[in-house]
Amino acid sequence: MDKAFDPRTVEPAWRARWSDLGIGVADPSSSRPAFTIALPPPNITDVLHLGHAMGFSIQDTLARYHRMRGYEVEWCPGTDHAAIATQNVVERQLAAEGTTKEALGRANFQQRVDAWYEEYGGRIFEQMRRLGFTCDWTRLRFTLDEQYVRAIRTVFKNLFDAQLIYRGPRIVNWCPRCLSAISDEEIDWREHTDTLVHLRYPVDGGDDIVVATVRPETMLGDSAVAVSPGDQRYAALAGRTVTLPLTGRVVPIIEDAAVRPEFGTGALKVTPAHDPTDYDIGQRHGLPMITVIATDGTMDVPDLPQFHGLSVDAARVAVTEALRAAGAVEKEEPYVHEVGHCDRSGDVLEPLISAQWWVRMEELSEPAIAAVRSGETTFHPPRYTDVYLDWMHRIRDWCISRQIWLGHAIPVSTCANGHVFAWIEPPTSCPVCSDMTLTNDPDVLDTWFSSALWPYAIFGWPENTEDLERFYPTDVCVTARDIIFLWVARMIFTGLRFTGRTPFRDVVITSTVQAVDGTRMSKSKGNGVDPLEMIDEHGADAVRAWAAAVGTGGQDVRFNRERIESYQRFANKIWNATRFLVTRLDDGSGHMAAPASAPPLDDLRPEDRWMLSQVAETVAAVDESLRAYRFHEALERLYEVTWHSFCDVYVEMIKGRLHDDAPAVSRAAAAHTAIATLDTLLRLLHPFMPFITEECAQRLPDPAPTLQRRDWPEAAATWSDDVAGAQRAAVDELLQLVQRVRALRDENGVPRNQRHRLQFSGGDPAVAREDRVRLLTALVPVDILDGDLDGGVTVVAGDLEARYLMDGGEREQARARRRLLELEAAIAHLGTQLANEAFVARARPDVVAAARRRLDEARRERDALSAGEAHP
RNA sequence: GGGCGGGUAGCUCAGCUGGUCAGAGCGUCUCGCUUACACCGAGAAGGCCGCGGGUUCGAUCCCUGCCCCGCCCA
Repeated sequence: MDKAFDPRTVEPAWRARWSDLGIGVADPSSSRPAFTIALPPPNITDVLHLGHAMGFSIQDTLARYHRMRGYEVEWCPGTDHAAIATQNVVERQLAAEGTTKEALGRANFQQRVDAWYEEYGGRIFEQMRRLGFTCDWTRLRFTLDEQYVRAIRTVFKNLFDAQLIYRGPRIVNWCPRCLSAISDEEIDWREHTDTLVHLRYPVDGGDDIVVATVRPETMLGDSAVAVSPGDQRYAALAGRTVTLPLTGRVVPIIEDAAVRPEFGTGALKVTPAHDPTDYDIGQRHGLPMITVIATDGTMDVPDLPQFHGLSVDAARVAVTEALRAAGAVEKEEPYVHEVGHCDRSGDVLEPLISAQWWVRMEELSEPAIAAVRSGETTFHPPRYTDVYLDWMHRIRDWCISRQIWLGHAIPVSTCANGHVFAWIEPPTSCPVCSDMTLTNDPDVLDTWFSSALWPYAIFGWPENTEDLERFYPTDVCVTARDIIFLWVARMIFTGLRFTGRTPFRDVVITSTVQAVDGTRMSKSKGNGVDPLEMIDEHGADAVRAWAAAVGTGGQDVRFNRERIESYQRFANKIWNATRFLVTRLDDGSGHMAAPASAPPLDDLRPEDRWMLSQVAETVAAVDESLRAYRFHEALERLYEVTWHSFCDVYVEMIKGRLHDDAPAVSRAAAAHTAIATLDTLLRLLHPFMPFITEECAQRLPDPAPTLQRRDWPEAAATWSDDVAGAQRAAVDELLQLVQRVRALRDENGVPRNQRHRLQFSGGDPAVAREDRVRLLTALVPVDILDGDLDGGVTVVAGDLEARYLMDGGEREQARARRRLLELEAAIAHLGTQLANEAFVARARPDVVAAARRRLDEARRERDALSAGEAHP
């Protein structure tokens, strides 16, 4: 084995082997229980970013873990056609060529889109392979697949026929660049500094009323002025009318609870056709909807030619100027507020009235609320439950139509006789009157409408396929919190309606990765981090371990490379521990030779029991953490026990026993223990760091072709029996002594090559004196002297008392005095606590007992140290 | 405006059903190339656990008010 682990030489071979062995391919006919994850379909135009790397790493960790636990794992990958995003990138390409999609025509445009999919589709999957992901590539899905389209139409027709889908004019967020409606969830809110203009409107019959607005151009479409009910300032005006400047329109002054009396002047101009709040007010009061802005974002006011055709921005200036000239502008002040932008094109959205297709949500949301309330689907971390429920309770009808070219056509046609019907297969005649002159709806579906069916449509629904039967519902949905509404919620309610089951048992929300400066990573800011670069530089295992370490908890995390580096070092550590054991136990073929048979328990030395006891504990702890999706907890534990307990302590302790000329019984016991420990740790680590663990496991005796074919570890009962427990405690006591002696030595600058002498007495009886001597000398270079304690510096650990004999003697004494001060402080503190009757009476008995014990120990150590001082 | 999350060692974070809980990694300092590993080992320094009240025998952990930061919703 090379001196250092080199991911670049190791990773490709393992990727090939997993693929050759068909590790990711699920067999529906197997008798194993199923474990299913539907990969959140990445946008096909995308490349791998850190968020993907994190979420997908966690999914692969779950997949590998469950395979080892004996599940038939189906982790189904696929992509989303991302209609708006794809249309935008292709349109940008066309713009660069000096043309437009309109010039090209629909057919040619579609060709360009197909070419784009061909060229860039699946790029992200190639990148995913670099991380060693074991998705089931044989079941790769795409939302434009024929079968998938059928599922979408089936859902649409069902909802349409049940009158849960309807078409109607409502106010929507309109993108004047995309020329499409945009959902509430796709708005990018940005802070703007605008001008709040106060407008004075004359009230008929004398008086006037002042309204405040940041959008004065919309006053051309005002159809009322509203005040808060009971607002004393305006009580006398309510019910009267106002004559608007510029248009001369006469509109009423109404009262509506939506008006915030403390905002602006407390009087609100109402433009129902161009503001969502005003729209609601207009609905309540039966106000006319006066459209003054066209879908392209220009003013649509033919009666006022001076404004007609102006852009909204230009109109804002012109209208304000005209109002000023008319003496209607009371005052203007700067105003900071949030303005909605299209998150694809970046343009400012125009709320306007438009006929769209809607999904009626009330009936659908009820079971979706119940499913989460009852725990049928559980969020991790649990606080996202409330985020989901809040949104579900306040849910509004879902706008599912988009006025773009790309995507699934709305499967609705109208015949010459006006019959409107939904279909699954494109119709040739009207099902009502058999008329054959059909008009198809020109709109396409919101991409999220298709994603909402993902967990069951990928398995062939609405056909009752073997896969669907076997792998649905899925077990876990691992995703980012910003699509809880866009995606997770919608999968839940469609899943419940169309399959009768909630589509997943658990939802794991991953962290959001921020740039090093704590802001959002974005291409435009150039503060993004390329996961492939991280893989190249630190290895796929390091990137994956980083993802597991920071990815759960649902909290934001700042990217920091040091964290990835630490796992790169960890991989190297594992590599070298393996390398060491191979060189000492080589069977002649580069593998470790195992003892012919497992040694009898009595042959194991205290350090062996100490190590195995910790391994047993780790198996249980890792399992518990993983079941609760606490990946960071599992990984930290493995890191700690592997690096510190196994490498730093255990391997150091047994080096002498592994020599060729060491006693055979002892050597076999050490070899057995070291191999069992390494083998177990490698299997536990494998779901997190598959490459390094596979590579090292190949050096174990009689290796399997892949750890994916090994069982998940279980601890032997003997690893944690009473003897093991007692010996572990005794060895821990010894390690405490070692630590103190080392500190003494280093603080006094004792050279490594200068051996010192140590006397000791006492110590936990679970370990024999000869073992204690052996372990002490293995860990710290000292000669153990027999005989009574005499002279030197006193060191105490539990029942162990030692004298460290060294030259000099000044600083040692200083250290002992410092320790004495600490002890005195502890004794004083514990003494007061125990003297407090309230504490003794009310604290839990075990807490009081622990305090007594610590007081005893502190006193004993103090006494020993004080006595030791008398023997310089 | 409402809601959620966060403010713990120089940095990035863990810990929080209240009682060795004051921790890890990186960084810093001091030693050490002891034949697994310098992508290493040993040791050390460093923190009124955001601030003020309250509950309690006892609070980083619970309640409350306030101050910052991020996100979501309106």
